[in-house]
Amino acid sequence: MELLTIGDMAARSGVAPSALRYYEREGLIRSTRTGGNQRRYERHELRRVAFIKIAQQVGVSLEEIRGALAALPENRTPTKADWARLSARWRRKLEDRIAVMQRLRDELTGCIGCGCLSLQRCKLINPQDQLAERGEGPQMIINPP
Amino acid sequence: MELLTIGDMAARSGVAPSALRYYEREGLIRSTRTGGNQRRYERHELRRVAFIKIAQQVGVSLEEIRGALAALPENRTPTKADWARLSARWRRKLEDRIAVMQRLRDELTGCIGCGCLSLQRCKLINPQDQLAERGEGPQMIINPP
DNA sequence: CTGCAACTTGAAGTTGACTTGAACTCAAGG
DNA sequence: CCTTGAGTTCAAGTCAACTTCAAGTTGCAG
Repeated sequence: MELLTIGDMAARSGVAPSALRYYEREGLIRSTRTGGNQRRYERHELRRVAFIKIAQQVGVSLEEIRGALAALPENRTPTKADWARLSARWRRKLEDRIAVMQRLRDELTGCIGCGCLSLQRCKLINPQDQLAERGEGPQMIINPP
Repeated sequence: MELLTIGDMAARSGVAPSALRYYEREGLIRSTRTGGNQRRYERHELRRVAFIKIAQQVGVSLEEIRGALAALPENRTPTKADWARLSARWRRKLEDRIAVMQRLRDELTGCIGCGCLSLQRCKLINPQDQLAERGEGPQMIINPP
């Protein structure tokens, strides 16, 4: 089997055909067509789909994912090095997100002691002790200093 | 200021009035009404909103959040102990999610070496080395053994 | 008492990420 | 050659989580 049908892709990736068509419309994956206008996928498109799934688990939008995938070469099959570069960048994002959640956990642990979760007093929500009028949500957790 | 108007709540929580009304419709927060049918919030409703915001950052749906908040007493102002119980449960959720992402990161780190991200071979995607026909996505990362 | 910002409701619109349906065509085994 | 499961398109539907709009009401400062 040289090229994969959309059904093959769906079976192997666990992503529905309709979603694969959607990804293609959105420019996240690509396919060639048979004489009869059916999609055929190169095997390496499975890696793109894999990457999309991983990124989505981390809570990244398709738009951002498209941006990341744009770093891959258009005209040739991506090499290991291409993927490695992408993965490294991705790893950093993941670690940032992990750090955010760890901070969240640590603050929440502190708040179990005080039982507060107060928007005014609790570091978790208003870490800089801003006035209520200034604070617009838990800035420190989203954008740490 | 005894009770808060919806505008006060919005200013202090960073959540738009329309969202607060929405939360109320969805049963996540509650308010009393003035003679003229305007909402008035008890101060402790701010904590509920705080909790909602935190939970959303972790990627939890309002439906699930409503479930969690349902553990708080209906008929009285929640005590520190009430909130502490909720926070403790929440902390566990958070830690689970952190663990998922750490696993994701570690696997991805491994995959930088091999540059694969292959749906068939890579542990990240198909950790049990299931046949392509059986695997429906990265089960091990979502539901670890 | 007046004026005006802040509030009310219900309905409809928005965005992201898809899914579903209708109507049709293709590919491949018997 | 014929059937049938798999594929095609385009339009419309769905779901969550809101926002926006229109049309009307309230609360408080002056």
